[in-house]
Amino acid sequence: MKELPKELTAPYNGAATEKTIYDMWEESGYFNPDNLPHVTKDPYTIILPPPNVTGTLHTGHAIMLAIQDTLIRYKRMQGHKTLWLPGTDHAAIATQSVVEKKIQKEEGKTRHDIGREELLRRINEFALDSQLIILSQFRSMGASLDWSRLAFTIDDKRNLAVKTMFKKMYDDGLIYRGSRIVNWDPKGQTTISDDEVVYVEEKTKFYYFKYGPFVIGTARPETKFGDKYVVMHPDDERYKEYTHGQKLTVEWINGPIEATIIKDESVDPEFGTGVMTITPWHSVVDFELAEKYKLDYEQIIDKYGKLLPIAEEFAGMKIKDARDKIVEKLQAKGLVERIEDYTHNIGTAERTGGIVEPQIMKQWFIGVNKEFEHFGKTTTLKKLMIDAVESKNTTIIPDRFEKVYFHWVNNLRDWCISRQIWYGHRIPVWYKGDEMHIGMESPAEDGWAQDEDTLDTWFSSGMWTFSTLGWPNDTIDLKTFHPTDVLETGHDILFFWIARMILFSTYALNEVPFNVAYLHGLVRDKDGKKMSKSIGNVLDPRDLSVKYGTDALRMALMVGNGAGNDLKLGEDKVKAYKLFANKIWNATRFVLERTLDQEVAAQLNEEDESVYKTWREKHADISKDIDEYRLHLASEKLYDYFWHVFCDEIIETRKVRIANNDGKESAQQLLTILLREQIIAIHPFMPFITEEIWKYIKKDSDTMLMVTKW
RNA sequence: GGGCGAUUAGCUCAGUUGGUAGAGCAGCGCAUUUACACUGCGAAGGUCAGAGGUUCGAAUCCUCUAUUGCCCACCA
Repeated sequence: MKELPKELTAPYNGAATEKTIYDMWEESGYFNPDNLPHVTKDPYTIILPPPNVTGTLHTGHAIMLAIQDTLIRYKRMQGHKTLWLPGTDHAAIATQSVVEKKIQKEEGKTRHDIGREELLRRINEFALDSQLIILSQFRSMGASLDWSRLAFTIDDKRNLAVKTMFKKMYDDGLIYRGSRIVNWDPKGQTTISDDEVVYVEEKTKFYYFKYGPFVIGTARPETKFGDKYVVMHPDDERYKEYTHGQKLTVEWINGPIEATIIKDESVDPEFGTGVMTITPWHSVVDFELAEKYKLDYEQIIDKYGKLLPIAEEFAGMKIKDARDKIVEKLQAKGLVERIEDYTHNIGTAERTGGIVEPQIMKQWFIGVNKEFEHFGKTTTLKKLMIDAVESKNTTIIPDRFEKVYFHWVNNLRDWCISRQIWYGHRIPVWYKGDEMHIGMESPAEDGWAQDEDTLDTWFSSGMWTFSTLGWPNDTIDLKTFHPTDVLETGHDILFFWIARMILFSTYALNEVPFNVAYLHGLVRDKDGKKMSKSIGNVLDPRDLSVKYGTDALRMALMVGNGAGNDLKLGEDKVKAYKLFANKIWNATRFVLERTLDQEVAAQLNEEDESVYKTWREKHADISKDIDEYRLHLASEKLYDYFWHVFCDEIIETRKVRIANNDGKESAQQLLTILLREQIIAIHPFMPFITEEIWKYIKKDSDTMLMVTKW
């Protein structure tokens, strides 16, 4: 008679076994789809959303890894040629500012003191070191990523892809350089895209000034120096005596100016006095009006947020300081009608917190409404983005986000892609006098200078599904694994990233980047608050995983976490799944103990056969849940069946039969099969403990659990 | 201003196509030479936010209201 393995008599200790098991998986080579034994089904691909190199593992990453690893392990066990490709993101502005701050603190120098080349060298060094930390943390979550294909958004291969894309889009007339209004961040000294602007509420004053016969309202007196257009609604009865294009002289801040009347429907007669003056250089709405009527533009505020010479006595002053002084002057001239309290939203830069100042600047743009020839059809990038989702070639889960997506795409304006920071893919354009060269490298002759700017970080991340697979080269990986199956990420980057990936992939490859975009909810603390360092309610997944085991943490993140809904996570929940791990361990020991004398596989009797059938039905149900991305249900059902059906009912009743020798062989066989099949089924969710148990229950002919047939 | 969610037991949430309301945690009672006190069994706890409608039948579908959260736009 066999004996119970010694290891099983001790309680399960996750922290002690996880590292050994992960090493065993990694050494097996099975993370790489090219090494998988018994591939019987189609390729299955997930490209990991690349974390910022500067980051450390947080609960958001932990959720993403848990969900994706579960899907990947499930498909791998089913016999798919399964690829999960890892990488990291250079996160241009974020990374550069981390390193700049470090240099400032340690050496008291700015980026201009040490120069472009040296700064980039230091950032690279920092990025490579930092990347190792987060990657090792990803391993500790049990992530079965193919490390042999590791990519970085700014390595040489990705740089080739970026340059190739830029040139291709330029040649198609989709990328252009132009003077347009952009979001300028005076603090970060760079442009940012519309999506990087976050609005915060500000309490301020709203001023009513006399402007000739009119009273105009403004919250920004400091921009008003050059205002020579006064706009009102064409149907506004109060101003019917004035006609479009009429000119009149008005007394203004620095003396009289000639004002022109513009009648336009965009003016809301209900707001303020129904009359406004416009500043096209520093307002998006005003800029659009100026474009429409071909008006003059004049810059009032410089890159540093200071007033220009047009402000005369106020020139050189900062906006904040100038505002009150300007109002004083107007007051002295008797031009202030009244001042009210006012609450409105102001745009700030997501990364630096600087107050965004719209400016007209010469920048590079991607034209989303420009028609071009695309695989034999005339289309626009916007249409491609709509079609991909409308045709269901890409499905967004949960589907309510599809509406949000359409709304966003329909209102999309040209995307400003140039950034005035140093860390990033440098724009592949060279200038010599009036000549311009777009290509992979500088022309051979002397005198060509490359564009100083870099590309928006989302330009390179937008190409992530195929740049990681070797594009623009015609690689086997690209043919095999693209379009990818699932893109799994938080719903907070639907626009930033998902939309851009659809844009680039449909444009360059004429295929969607992924068949399914699965959006998980964001993690909140047990009271529903956002986790943040300043509130001090952050749960560190690394602590939880050491304390309760990675399997427990993964289950806690999975159960009850339906697509698109935020997940509240408290430590108790993780603890509950540690108990589950313990339950699995004990049940295994017990089943092994009671089946030590089992020689051969016995036939199940009628009663046991029907119990087994219920399990098979449950199993099919769970498979369907996973196939349809209801991982929160699948995980809960596995938990419930194992604990409350298998342990509480089946084991309890069969142990009596085994003791009494009443249908003993059938009972033993039932326990053996159910344990085995459940360990297999639970593996994608709790990979460590199941792989460990597998060592003691597997047959001699079995391979390791991660490649055992589901 | 526009859009999208959420509201179910004390707490956290499930509830896949409409068919007698579920779990975990907490609390209560009972059991114990026990695979597991990191256990088991049991009881208790809910007019499924409110009102109206569709239906043989509604937590589920429709309309309105309330509370709450998020996203988008941004108005000088």
